[in-house]
Amino acid sequence: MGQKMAFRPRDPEATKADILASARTEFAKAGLAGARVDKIAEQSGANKRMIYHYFDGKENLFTAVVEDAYAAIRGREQQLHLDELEPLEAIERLVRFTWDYYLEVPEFITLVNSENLHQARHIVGNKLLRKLQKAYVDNVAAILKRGEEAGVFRPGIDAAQLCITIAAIGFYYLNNRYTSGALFGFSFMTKEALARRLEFNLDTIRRLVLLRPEAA
Amino acid sequence: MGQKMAFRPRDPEATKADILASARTEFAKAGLAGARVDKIAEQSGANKRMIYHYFDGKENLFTAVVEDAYAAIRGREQQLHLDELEPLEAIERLVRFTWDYYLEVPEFITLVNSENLHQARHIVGNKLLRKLQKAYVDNVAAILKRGEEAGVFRPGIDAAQLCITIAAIGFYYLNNRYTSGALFGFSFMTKEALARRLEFNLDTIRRLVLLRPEAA
Amino acid sequence: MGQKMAFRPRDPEATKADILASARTEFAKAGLAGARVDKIAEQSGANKRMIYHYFDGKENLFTAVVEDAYAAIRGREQQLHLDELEPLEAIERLVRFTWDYYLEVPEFITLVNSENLHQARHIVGNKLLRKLQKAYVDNVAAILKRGEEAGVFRPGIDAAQLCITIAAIGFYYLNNRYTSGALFGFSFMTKEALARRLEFNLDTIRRLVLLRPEAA
Amino acid sequence: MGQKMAFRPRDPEATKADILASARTEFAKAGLAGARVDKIAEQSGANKRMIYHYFDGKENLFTAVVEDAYAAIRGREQQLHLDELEPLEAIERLVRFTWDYYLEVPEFITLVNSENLHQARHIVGNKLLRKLQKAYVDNVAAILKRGEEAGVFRPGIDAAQLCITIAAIGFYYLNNRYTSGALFGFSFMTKEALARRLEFNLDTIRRLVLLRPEAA
DNA sequence: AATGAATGAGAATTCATTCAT
DNA sequence: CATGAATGAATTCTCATTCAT
Repeated sequence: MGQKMAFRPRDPEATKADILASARTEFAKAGLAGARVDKIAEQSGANKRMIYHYFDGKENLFTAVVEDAYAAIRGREQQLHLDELEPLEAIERLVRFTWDYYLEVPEFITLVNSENLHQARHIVGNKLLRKLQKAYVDNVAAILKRGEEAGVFRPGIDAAQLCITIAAIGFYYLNNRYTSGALFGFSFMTKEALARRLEFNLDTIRRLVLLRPEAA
Repeated sequence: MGQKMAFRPRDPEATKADILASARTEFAKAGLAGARVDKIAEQSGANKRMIYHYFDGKENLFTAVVEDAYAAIRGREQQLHLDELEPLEAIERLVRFTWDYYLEVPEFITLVNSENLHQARHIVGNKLLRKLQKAYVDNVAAILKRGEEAGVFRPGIDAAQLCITIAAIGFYYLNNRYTSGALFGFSFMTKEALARRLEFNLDTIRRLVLLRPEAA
Repeated sequence: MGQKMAFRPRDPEATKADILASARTEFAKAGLAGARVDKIAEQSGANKRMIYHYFDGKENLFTAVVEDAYAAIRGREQQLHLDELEPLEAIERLVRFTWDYYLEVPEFITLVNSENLHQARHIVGNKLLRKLQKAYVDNVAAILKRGEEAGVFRPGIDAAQLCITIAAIGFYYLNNRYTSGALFGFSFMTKEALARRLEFNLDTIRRLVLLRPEAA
Repeated sequence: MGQKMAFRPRDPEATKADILASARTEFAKAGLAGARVDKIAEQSGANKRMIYHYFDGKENLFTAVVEDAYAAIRGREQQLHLDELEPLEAIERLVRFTWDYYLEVPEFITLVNSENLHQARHIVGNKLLRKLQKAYVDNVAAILKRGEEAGVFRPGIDAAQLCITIAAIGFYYLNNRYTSGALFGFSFMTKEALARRLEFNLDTIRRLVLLRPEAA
């Protein structure tokens, strides 16, 4: 006893998952170029060699991280059961979820930025992500249709554009919280500031979709 | 005699400007960590030593680039003379300008992202940028006030939040054009797609500010 | 039950032989430093651990391969029954055999080169190989003696030098077929080129040993 | 004074040459895979970074070394002025030169082996080497022609094959001196052994080319 | 002021070998 | 006997920065 734990458990899946989690954190913090393989290895509890064994290099590991990040958020969205809610409630729930998810998984935002810096080359042609995305947009389209048929939503709203806007108004605020904080001169991350922004965003989206926003 | 022309006798200001321009391109393309001092030097027409002479290293050069990028957009906004336009026209003009600027100077978006990845440490405490930003928000606040007093805008709209949203809906679309293109399955950058998005954004902002959007 | 078939229950000798064969190929292709233990394991059908079990590491495995390679060619030479042939026929047969063996077992040449790069440290002091070599040279010496006594060979030919020359004129041509091909500008390995070289070599050796070559 | 010399002289050509010389030694000693960039750098007096600056990596450095090695021997051969000698003298001189060169520049042999291990991929298509080689073979062909016309050489000797054989009988002996030493049981590198081999080789070539060897 | 050769620290990647099952 | 996950020590390569001219 007291002997140092020389090898980690021979559990490949756990090792892979640990590396992936550690990589997500590091890539989110530093970007693809700034991330250090050494750090990822160290913080994963595994060692550098395992990264090459399981992921075959930094670049591929980044691909796995980005893929995983997108799959995760799309998976969570599917669990919202938006189709069981009234149209307006469904849209509001989506706005709240999106906002909460960005707050809960802040890595997502910087990973998306990194991938865009690299012109999405790590996910271009990814069939799974394409499919998940389609399911998501179709969900929103269905809500819009229900709302329109119920006479509460404006007709002809483009589901894709709405999805983008819902993401945009949360994403931008949180992504740019550091520079905006410095420029605007107030903290973007206090409880009050966050609550104010969420309300503003809900309002923005309500006015965008409702036929008669003032009645709301 | 017969000696090769070793120096370029251009004026210091031009050399500095060339380096800055080259650095903007490179930092925008690759981020702070991914950018290469060698490349910046090469493409600036100057040489590496000059970067150290004028900017004292990569990190400081990045600071100069980011500072310059923010000053530039704020400067351009000031030239819009929004105070001379009707409130709704002024807001629409701002939405269009913001969109056009992102398209015209695409480096701006990735530079902002990079600076946020680094938690704005290069511009924190920058008085000039703070001042320029304040002038900008004050401008928008003045428009809102005029609109409210004219009975066309809703009362109580938060100018800062509006500024953020105007930026957000353009910024997000263009920033994420690569990943979104891959996920949604259509090109975000065709003339038509860009026009559609701008219209959607104008609509979003109009509905957000107008007291009676349906009348518009 | 339902347990996956994990082991291969083959006999130890077969496993050893498989590893040795795989190692011969890999060492011949890449040299000692360039060879990869992983590749040897993979292509042997066994696994890396077995290499350490049976051969105790890469270096020792190389030793086994080289030893085996020399033993193999010397063994084949013994089967030629040169003593049953007329002197000139015997020598010609040896020239042909040497040439054919290099063609049939091309690994032999690069293994010999590798071992020489390492200054023969894997076979220095090897009694078996020394003994086999002696038997070989003695065979040639006996042929020379018979030829001399029969009045067809020149007297005083050094058997060791002759052995070396017989090997040299085939070995060099085949060993350097790539560089020579590039430099001379013709392919060394076409059927015609090979036949031409063999004839030239036979001629060379005949002229070297015969008392009256022009009579041949 | 007494200050340590921090930087080497700013003489690019000297630096390049030093690296090349150091690389030649290391590649000759260990092959491409076994050679260590660190060692090359250290022994060159330059540093690792310079290798990448001037040669752009290990593989390219190897290419430069091999190219240089071939160019050097062909260059030396041109200086023999074989056309000014009697045919037999010319051929003998070439045999001696080849032998002496292998002894004087032992790196040549192992470099050639290494390049052949890699299937000549570093020199394939090299026009300069092809040209130098052609000049060399043409020289030998001219000697053969002169000898034939003078009635001292056999007619119809293939110049390329002769070149190969002249190289082979020296190359093989010296290349395999370690393994052959171990197998034959005598040292290949004593003064006497070397002299004996050279005589044997001269004899071999004389008998190969002369119309009436016994008269010689 | 301008140049570009030179450098050391560090980063990604590879590899033979050992350990737990 | 057999397996393949795990490891640490090298090894190749990169990069911002400094120095001599």
